[in-house]
Amino acid sequence: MAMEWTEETIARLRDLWQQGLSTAEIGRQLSVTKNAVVGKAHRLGLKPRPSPIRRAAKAASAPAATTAEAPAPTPAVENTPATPAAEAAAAPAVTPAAPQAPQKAPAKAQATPTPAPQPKPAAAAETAPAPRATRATKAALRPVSEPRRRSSQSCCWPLGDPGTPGFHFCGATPLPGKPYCAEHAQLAYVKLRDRRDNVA
DNA sequence: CCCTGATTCGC
DNA sequence: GCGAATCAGG
Repeated sequence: MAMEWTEETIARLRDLWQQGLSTAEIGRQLSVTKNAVVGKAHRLGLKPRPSPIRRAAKAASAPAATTAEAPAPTPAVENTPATPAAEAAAAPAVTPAAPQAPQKAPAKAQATPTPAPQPKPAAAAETAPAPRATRATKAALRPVSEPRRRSSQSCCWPLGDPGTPGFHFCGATPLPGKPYCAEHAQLAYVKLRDRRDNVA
């Protein structure tokens, strides 16, 4: 079954994407593969993010070599070096915790009330053998400002198990620029390196 | 080898 | 429309 990209799901995708999380990261939190994330992101039209590669131009030689072609005099050589959310974005000081069972699970309790004040969240967080997320610890980005793209008019924090009849979204009024309400935003933006397969 | 995202193509 | 497979760069 193809992933059901609901408005809420898309809102989450957009939010996390905009936060600068990697596709794999978003995928984990959304319980999809990075491919799904990047694929959907493309179709959604978002995706102005730093690309590590530039994929060789396919040899699809235009059958009809229209003379009125090549309007681009090759201004910039390649990718834009000025990507604000590039490196820093690789590991936001706060990463949305996987919204597993906010009500059931007592959360991680590590939730920091203050969003991203510390440049070095790592160090002490190296207790448990993190399955992954190595580089994810280094950077500490800036507090994302400029809230644009209204998410939805309702908090899209998932409650219950996705796919089950009881599953629903919070529905409360979200914070400006966020897909979650104030309460769930606190749960969502937990410190770092937590979550993974907590969604189960 | 790990990571990253991009594109292609069968479904 | 979806996403695995594949590609490509760091």
